[in-house]
Amino acid sequence: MDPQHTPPKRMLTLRDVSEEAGVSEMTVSRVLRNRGDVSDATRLKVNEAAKKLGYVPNKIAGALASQRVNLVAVIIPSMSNMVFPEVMTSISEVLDETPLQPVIGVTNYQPEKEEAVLFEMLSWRPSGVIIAGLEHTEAARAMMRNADVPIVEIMDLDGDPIDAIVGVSQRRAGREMAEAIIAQGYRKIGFMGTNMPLDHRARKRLEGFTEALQKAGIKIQDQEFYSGGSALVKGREMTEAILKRSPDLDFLYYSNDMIGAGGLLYCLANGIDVPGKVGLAGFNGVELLDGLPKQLATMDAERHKIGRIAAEIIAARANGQEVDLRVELKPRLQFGDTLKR
Amino acid sequence: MDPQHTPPKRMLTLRDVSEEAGVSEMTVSRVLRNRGDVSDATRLKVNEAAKKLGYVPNKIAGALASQRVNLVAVIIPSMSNMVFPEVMTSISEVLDETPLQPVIGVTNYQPEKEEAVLFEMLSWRPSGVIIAGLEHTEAARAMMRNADVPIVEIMDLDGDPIDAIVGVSQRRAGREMAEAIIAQGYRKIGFMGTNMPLDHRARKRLEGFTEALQKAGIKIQDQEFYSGGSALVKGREMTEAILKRSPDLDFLYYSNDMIGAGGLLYCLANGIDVPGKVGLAGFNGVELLDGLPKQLATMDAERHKIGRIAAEIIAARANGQEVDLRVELKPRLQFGDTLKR
DNA sequence: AACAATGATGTTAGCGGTAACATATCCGCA
DNA sequence: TGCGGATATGTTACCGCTAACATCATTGTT
Repeated sequence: MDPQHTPPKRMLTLRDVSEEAGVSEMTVSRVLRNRGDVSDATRLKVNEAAKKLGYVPNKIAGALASQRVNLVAVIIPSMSNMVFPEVMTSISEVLDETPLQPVIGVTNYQPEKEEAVLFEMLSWRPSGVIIAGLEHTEAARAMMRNADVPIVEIMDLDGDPIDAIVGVSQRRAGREMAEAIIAQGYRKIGFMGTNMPLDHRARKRLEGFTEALQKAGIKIQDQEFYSGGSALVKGREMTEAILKRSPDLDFLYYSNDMIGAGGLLYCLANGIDVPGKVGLAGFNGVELLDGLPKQLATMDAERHKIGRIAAEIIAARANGQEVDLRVELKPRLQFGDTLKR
Repeated sequence: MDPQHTPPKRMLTLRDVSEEAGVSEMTVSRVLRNRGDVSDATRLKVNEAAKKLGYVPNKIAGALASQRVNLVAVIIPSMSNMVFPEVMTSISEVLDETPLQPVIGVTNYQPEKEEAVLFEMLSWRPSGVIIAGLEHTEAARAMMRNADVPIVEIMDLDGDPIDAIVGVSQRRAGREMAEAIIAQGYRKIGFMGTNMPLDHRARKRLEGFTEALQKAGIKIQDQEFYSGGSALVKGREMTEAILKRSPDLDFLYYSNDMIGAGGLLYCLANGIDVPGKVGLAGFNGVELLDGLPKQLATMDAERHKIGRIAAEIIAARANGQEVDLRVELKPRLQFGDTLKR
């Protein structure tokens, strides 16, 4: 019997179970959801019947009737950047303790894709939305405002939230890094990052960074941008290129830890004194870094806390509780071994 | 106006749009789904009305009425191991070209959790299921058999599939690695891996590996297991431990590339000649490796191909097309710089 | 001019559950 | 013995949409 040809067997319904158990559909529904009073005897009968038939409830019908959906839409730009799977992991951990369930949508950093994904998700009437960033199309913002469910914008903090917001001020992160670098006496600073204009968080970090340098009368001396490919390799290559071109640089700021790690490996392999000759710093606190020969200076993006708190906000609101609508996390600079102090 | 107190405004329905546009609900439904004949004039009217009101269709009701759901359940053990986000990325890429949408569930390698997640997902009546591995609880297998939707089990190939299967024979991967190692003259072999008994793929690789060694009359001389923590760090630590304990080892086989990379970094930092004194090999082909000073010998897990093909199978079947129910991918050993040849 | 074929729209009856209300059934206690 | 109040179960009316069929113009054909 070829499974590809199996005639579409009718799915089991409450009615099937109710007939098998000899009770009404409503009673079956009650048993299966643990709602209302049902005698132990019928409960048992029903559970047996359901198991025997292999009944799987139809949440679609249930959701339509009850006007309740236990899904939480989580919208992230990418799965390739470990930051987002890590946020997801924390969200899952929290929601696992509740009846809620995350549903992930990926936007590839494209606003139109984000709008489409959001529309798709909202059309399933989720109990909440967790979405990365504060920059959305006007239509997307309108949808979220009208959706009448809790919305939590995460990661970033610089901008106007629609509803709740949990994150790190990216500008501030950039600024603090710049201040620390200046304080340690570095003056000839190079920057490396992606050339993704739509990665607003990276952009804001750079803005904060530049701004703080400016206040000290310093400006970035040289920079390199990349797109695609292995970040570690790119970091290595860009570092080589920038140091060849501007050998007098005494500090390299990377927009993320992965390219920073590549740069670090390059320096180590080429006997460049870090942090004596050049200092290095990245952003994120990826777990990977712990395994490197030297600890890269970085600043945690707090993604686990962010995921956890965002999920808690949704869960609390789903229970009608009130919560803080703005949670600012303030990661501390970790000097590691690549930034003098 | 506190958004937490907004009275639950009634959601817009087709009826609202139909009244706004002055046509029947059915016509609105037709326009919004691009089905059936509708005159350009009404089409325009309806679209304008929908946009003006900010109407978001209710897929729950739609799905219930049409008995069609454009969701594909994807069930993976973890988001922390980059392998799975990468598979997800490929799946998304393929499904983006179709009306289908992936929905992710995470099991944390726990069979009971997998069963629960599967139940939850099937209760939304998805158009297909993509699930990692071949080992499931009996109840989970029964659910999938009864679900009457295409099921694709991915990653692994050693076992009985429920329906379709796409993957790499993990036993064979382990065996081929062992054969290559033996062929290059290595004899005193150490192994490092997780002690997760439920990571069946790692287990099978080790089985294949051991078996091939046995055929050559060799057995693993020493081994180390870890759990939790940064894989890179663990790889470093385990390598140090195993080499101190068994200094005569001439080859180290790691159950994944991340710990392998840690081991490689340890060897490099300690001036251990690789692959002269000891050879190293891992498994997976994580992108990260490209950035290391030396290329670790490895074998690609083909996760991008796997994701792509699995998604294509679901998409094809959703269109009633028939497809291969068994796709075996045969990754080739990449010698890199850590395995003599 | 009569009529089939076609195109454009409307009407009706569910899809499979659940909320809300109605109806037994049983018990203790005055 | 009868009655109020739990406790246990059933009945009814939707939830918001779409399949299937019905209706009504419009057009070309002979």
